[in-house]
Amino acid sequence: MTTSEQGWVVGTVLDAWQRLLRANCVLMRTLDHELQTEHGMTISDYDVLVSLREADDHSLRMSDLSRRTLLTRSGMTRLVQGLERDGLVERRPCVSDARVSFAVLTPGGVDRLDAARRTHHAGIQRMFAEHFSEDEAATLVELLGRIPGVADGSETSCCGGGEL
Amino acid sequence: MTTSEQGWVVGTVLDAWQRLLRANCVLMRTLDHELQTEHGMTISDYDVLVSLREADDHSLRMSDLSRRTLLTRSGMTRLVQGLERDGLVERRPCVSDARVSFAVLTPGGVDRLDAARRTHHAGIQRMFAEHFSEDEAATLVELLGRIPGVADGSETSCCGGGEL
DNA sequence: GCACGATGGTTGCGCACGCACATATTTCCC
DNA sequence: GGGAAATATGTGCGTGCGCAACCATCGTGC
Repeated sequence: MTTSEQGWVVGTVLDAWQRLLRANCVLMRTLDHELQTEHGMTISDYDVLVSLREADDHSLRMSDLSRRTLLTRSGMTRLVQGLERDGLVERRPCVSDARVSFAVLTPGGVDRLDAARRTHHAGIQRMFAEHFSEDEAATLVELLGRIPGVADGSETSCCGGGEL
Repeated sequence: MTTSEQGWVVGTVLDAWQRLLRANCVLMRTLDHELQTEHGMTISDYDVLVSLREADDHSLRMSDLSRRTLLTRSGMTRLVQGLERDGLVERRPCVSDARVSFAVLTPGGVDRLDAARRTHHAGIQRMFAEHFSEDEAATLVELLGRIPGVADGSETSCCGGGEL
């Protein structure tokens, strides 16, 4: 029973929802703060750099970037402007489609990412990873994946997908 | 094995971390949007009103409010200013300690909360609750509770706790 | 070839909110 | 009792970011 007769979500499920919010809040705030003070970088910045690193040629279109991360297209425009100003990425036009614009990781960006990676992974380890076994992590992946728009990662689902 | 030899967090645990961020993002964005358009209220507003409703006399000190929710004290000041302007809460000084200030839910606030509750619980139901059994929700509660600062709810832990 | 919708990207605007600091009050301790 | 330290709250400031609107470009059907 996850809802009462009146249609309220009650009990354990509501607790789970609240813990999810709280977990995200404390994790984001802590890790973002670490990354900020030690590398002058936000989690969103980091996320974008990682996405680029994983991509072919360290290069992605703006839209694809926003789909892979938690930002809308407009947010991505401004975030990438910042990264470009700091020399971590470069912009490059697309030869086959004059609308699209690529963001591509610079060598300097790779270095900065590697440096940030150390502290950020230490943070994830301390705040998150070390509290779960492999099986428990798999359980989390499976359960969280049921939420609409979470598992169907790069598709038209949620955050960056449509600017709704 | 949750980390490689170099100390990177790898594999399933990293997936779990990313899904947690994504889940929170899509849930917050969707539900906040619903609450916003149908009741002109954000999730933070809602959260504060619920906290007050659960409290004795529908009344809490500002600090306690921020501890129970995901906001810092300064954020709470401004949020409550908004709720006061809309007539959902009243401010009341404390007779025994002139520093503290109570926020207390008005009858109108109760009504607005009840109305918002309907749509919000419908949203939680659709986006979250209906995808989990009672046991699965309990698993989520237990696992998420291991993250430092999540389970020790109202204590000096995370978000509202200290303004660090 | 051209109008029309779809798509990629950017910008104006506004808001929520954290941080650092300031202020008022209380508590503690000598 | 008086001054230091702790506590409760509020304020100035900056920033991140979503939304709506806009412009440029591409594809499609005629």
